[in-house]
Order: sequence, then C-alpha cells, then structure tokens
Amino acid sequence: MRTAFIPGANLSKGEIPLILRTHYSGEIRPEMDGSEVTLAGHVHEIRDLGGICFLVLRDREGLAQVTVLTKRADRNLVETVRGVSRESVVLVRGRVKAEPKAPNGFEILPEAVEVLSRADSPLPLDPTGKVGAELDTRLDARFLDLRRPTSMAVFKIESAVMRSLRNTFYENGFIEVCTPKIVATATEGGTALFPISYFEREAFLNQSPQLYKQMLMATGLDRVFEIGPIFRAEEHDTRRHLNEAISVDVEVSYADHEDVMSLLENAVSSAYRYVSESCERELRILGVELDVPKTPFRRITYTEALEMASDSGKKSMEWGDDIDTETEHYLGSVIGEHYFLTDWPSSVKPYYTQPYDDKPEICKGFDLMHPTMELASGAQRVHDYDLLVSRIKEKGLNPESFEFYLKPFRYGMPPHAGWGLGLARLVQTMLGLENIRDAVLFPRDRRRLVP
RNA sequence: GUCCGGAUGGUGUAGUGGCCUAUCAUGAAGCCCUGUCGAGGCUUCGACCCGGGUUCGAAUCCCGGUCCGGGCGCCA
Repeated sequence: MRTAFIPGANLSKGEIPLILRTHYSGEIRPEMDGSEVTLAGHVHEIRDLGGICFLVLRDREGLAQVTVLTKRADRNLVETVRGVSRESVVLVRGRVKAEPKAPNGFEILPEAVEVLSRADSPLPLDPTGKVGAELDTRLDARFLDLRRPTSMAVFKIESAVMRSLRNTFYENGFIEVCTPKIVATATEGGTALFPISYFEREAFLNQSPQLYKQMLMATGLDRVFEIGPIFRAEEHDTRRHLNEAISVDVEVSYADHEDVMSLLENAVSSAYRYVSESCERELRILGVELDVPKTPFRRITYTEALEMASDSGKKSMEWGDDIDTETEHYLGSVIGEHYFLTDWPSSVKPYYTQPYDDKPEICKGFDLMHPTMELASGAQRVHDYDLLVSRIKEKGLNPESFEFYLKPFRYGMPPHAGWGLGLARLVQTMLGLENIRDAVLFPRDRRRLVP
C-alpha cells in the first residue's frame, strides 16, 4: 500500500529527495509533537508486551521507538508489526508524540507500517550488539555488521577525515589528481607487486602513486594530492597491514622536506579537530575522547632515536639498520605522542630521497609516527637527473626500466617534496582500533578476498 | 614464512578422559503480559572444524590438515 505514504520533504534546490522518508530518526525532537513523519530503516528490535508493542526502528542517524497500542490500533497494522522479523526494512508513517517514558523523549504512533523487505532468520550476527561477534564473523557478514552503530561510526568518521584532509589540501592550493593503478613496471624495487594480465602483456597493480605524482611536478601543476588505492603483494600477517590500502599522497614543487612535514602535521591535527567537532555522536558511540595533537610534532633524528633505544637496554641496533618493530614500540612508549623521525641513513630510504648536500650519508626522508605505528613517510625528492640515475644504480636497480619516470627529469623538473599517509592507519590510531580491518569496509588480506 | 594461542547450536560462550543423548546467554517458534528501553515469565528448537590414531570409552589426549586471533618477520 505505497499510496499510504506521501513523501513530505520540502526540497530546496539541488537537494536529493528522500524518496520515501521525511526524516531520519536522529532529526526528530519531542517538540515536534503532533507532526506527521515518515521513517524508513531496519527493525532493530520488537518488544511485544501484549497490550502495547514497541518496534524500534534504526536508520543511519539513530533509533526511533514506534509504539502500537495493540487493542486500539488497526488490526492489519498490529499483525504487520507483530509479524515482521528483526532487521527487515520497514516504512513507518505516523505522528510524533512527546513521551518522557520513551527513549529520547519521543515515540511514533504509527498510522501505516509497510514491510519493504523481509529479513531471513537466523541472522549471521546480532546487530544490536547484545551478543558479541568475532572480527572474522563480522567481516563475513560485513553488511550486517555495519548496521551496528559502533561499526558504522568508524566509517562516518573516516569520511570526515577524508573531508578534512581534502579541505586542508584545497586551502593550500592543491589540485586533486588520479594516477593509474595498472602499471607496467615491476622494478620500482622493494615490495612485491600483484601481476595482472593486460591483453597480451603482463602488468601490475601499482604499489604507490610515487613515480606518477613526481612526474606531475614536471607539468607545472605544482601541488597535487591523491586519495586512492595502493596494492602490495606482501604476505604480511599483522593487525596493521593489508594488501589493498588507501593512501593519501601529496607532492609539492619548490618545497623541501620541512615544508611538507609542516603540511602533514597540520593535516593530521586538523583532521583530529574536525572529527572532534563534527562527529560527536560517533565518538560517543565508540567511547572515544579525542585529544587533538598539538603542532608542531616533535622531530627526532634517526641517530637520536638509536641513542634513545640504547638507553632501553634492549638489543642495540647498528647505525644504518632500519628501525625494527620492538624499537619502534619502545620509542612510542617513551614519546607518547605523534612525532617525526628524520634524517635517516640514505641507505635505508628509497633512491628518490634527497641526500643532505653536506652529509650525503643521511637524507631528507622522514616518517610520521604514532606511538603505536608508522602513519606516513615522505621526503624531499631528488630532482637532479644525474643524481637520480646514480642513486638508482646504487640501489642495484636498472635505470633503463625507469625511462618513463626519468624522462621528465631531463626537461625541467622543479625541486619538490611529498609524502604518503595510510588512511586506515590514521583512523585506526585516532580511534584506538585494535585491528586495521576494523577501519576498512571490505579488507583485503592474505586470505580474505570476499566479500 | 615463523612462534604462541584457539576452533562447541545462527551468534557469543561453559566444559582437561566416563557425571555430556554437552552449560549459560542471545536468537528462532509458540503462549502470557499496557510503558518496554539488554523488558519479564513459561514451553520448544538448534552445536563439539576435517581426517587419522590412542582408549573399554574422546568435545577433552596424540598426529596431520584447514581456518581464526596475537607476536615477530616481510613491508624501497
């Protein structure tokens, strides 16, 4: 009986009509007593007390109690409400009643209830959260897991984070770009790539937009950013690695590593501030109190970090080693806030990292660290063609396979710097999520390819 | 890849050789109930990851496998 419902939205120009609903439940206030509304969403719970029956409807913005006085209400309506299964999709038209005994101080007295889609039973997990579910179970039924307010809140916050990052970039004169994810080179060095079949040739999923965003510096675009997927075929098995991740990448011409570190700390700090201001409800649902990290973040050189680590009494690291996980955790526990690790040995960082002129054994590369893990890494890049070629050779790579990348460096390449930031790690650390999979809608790891 | 731990109804769990035709909660089906808000009460339904082995007897012990969680490694 679709005709029972009259979409009541008064649309302003450009607004998307709410086809069936007039309000989200979070928009209803006790002061709206008497007004007619149409809600749409999933059946969160039904509590049938006999003479009175409560149907709790859940939508993106909250819960609304629909109250049916079973002896007085329309018989068909009572049958519909009593017969509907949990998590079915329903449309409810009715009047708002201010009611102190109801949650949030209001309830809906329904005039019509329509079941738009009936949910099967039993459910693969309990979306009300009364009974827990393990991560694996939740990911197998992610669509249902995301109906749990705690799971949904993470992704509302992630959206706010992306929005804030984009704001920061646009405010600083950046242009958003999209670089290819299907690439020909397997020889960037380091990480394993996913090979794919590309007509008669072999191709790969890109591990990073690094080479492309650098090439864009030769176009005069000057300041670019990209938020997009990266793919790594490493068989890692940790709670902070996935084989597909979203990377927030920037590249800036006429800038050095200090300039882009400053951009990075401001972007991160602003994201925290924006989330704390715009996602109060989500933070409350998650029980998270955000401390906006103060800028500037501490700078610690690689060499200082090694000295701090030697105080810990742990097995000592040699200068020139990459910093291992144990040391990383130790430093995090001592420092206790975001910090930059700077002035790395040139041997540890990629070939495109600019060495210091006066001390070429160290370079202008940096990592942004959260006390628990690395969030981002960046550098001032090598923009001199000859230096770049010799650095590629030093790393044991063949410059010929980088011809497409090296070419722009011969025709006017400005000095430039940039970084790449892991979006899910930023959200994971911001919200204190134990596993990065909690911060990704449909995570891809060594074993999980579905859903 | 490696080390440690784990796998019991749809979900989350108890259960260290016989007391287990397996506990509790949630759920589902049915009944009672006019203010629930993790509603309550009564009845019913539904499970020991797979394959070998030990034993009179295995959810429980052993071996192999699969999968899951955590640590490390890998991750320029």
